[in-house]
Amino acid sequence: MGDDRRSFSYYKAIPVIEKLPFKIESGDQVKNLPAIGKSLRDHINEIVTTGKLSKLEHFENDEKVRAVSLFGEVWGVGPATALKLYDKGHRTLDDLQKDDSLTYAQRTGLKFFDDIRQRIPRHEVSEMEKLLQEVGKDILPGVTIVCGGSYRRGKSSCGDMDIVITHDDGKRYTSKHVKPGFLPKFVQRLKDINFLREDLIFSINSIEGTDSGVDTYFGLCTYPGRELRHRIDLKVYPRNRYASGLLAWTGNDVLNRRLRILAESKGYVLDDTGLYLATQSSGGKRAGRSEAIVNCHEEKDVFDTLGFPYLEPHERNL
DNA sequence: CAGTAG
DNA sequence: CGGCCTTACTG
DNA sequence: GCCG
Repeated sequence: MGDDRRSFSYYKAIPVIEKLPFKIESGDQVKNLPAIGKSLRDHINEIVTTGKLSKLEHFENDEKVRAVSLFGEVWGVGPATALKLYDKGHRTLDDLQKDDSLTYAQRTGLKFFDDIRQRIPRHEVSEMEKLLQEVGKDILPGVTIVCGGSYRRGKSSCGDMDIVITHDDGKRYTSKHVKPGFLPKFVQRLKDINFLREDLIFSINSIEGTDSGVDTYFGLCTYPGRELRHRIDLKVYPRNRYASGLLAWTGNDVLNRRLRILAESKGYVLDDTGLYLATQSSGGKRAGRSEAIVNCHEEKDVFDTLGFPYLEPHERNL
């Protein structure tokens, strides 16, 4: 437990196995597959021959594993905190509610645990996106508001909403050059109409900020007329960083990682704030980034610069 | 600083 | 053996 | 955990 590197290896092996056109009858059949090494092959062999995995038996019946993984599903609670809560003697979500060591965000995540876990039908996301666009353009005409994430990738239901925002007038709506900033107004307006309900994280870098370029809001919202809470993220990018922001928040994770690794191999650094030319950092292991970001106005520019065939959003479900 | 999230 | 997306906030 |  608590070894996410290792669990990630299992995670990577899953789609590899799922995509096999045949049923595995022997460990030899997975011998040369990527992401599957000796250890996983041994496990597969055991499952094939005995029908089960002895190692797993303990896990499923282990109260600790069950409690800690449950706690870890609460927003804001990671492996370390989950383990601490268990060691305090907590076993159920009800136990956690009595614990006063939880942060406000964690308490909120706990309070709406069942709500947040509900998936949102695509057409409802679509309506909420429209609502956000209406409210947004009322504050700032010409603002661009797009719902990314699995919604943009065409999924029929979404776990949350990733809203990516920019404005195309040459100014930098997330930098110190803007007095009040768009996001605080937007959030306030959305609270006024009872769309945004609880805050999780609200970070404004814009006032005198580090000019990191991105204002972010994480919180809970409701579909108009309902009380069911959904997770929503709002991110505001300057126009020159919008393409990389939209790309990153559309995902999926596998594509993001693939693009970032590709970027590095070609002498770039890619993240949600832009595509940069890597600099030769003298001391550090990792390549630094140049100030100059490669000019990517649209997502396609990022793909093109990296020499990666362009994928439409619905093709990014890797 | 560790922990957590995206 | 060491790397395995990076960056920024909360407490 | 897998990979080089």
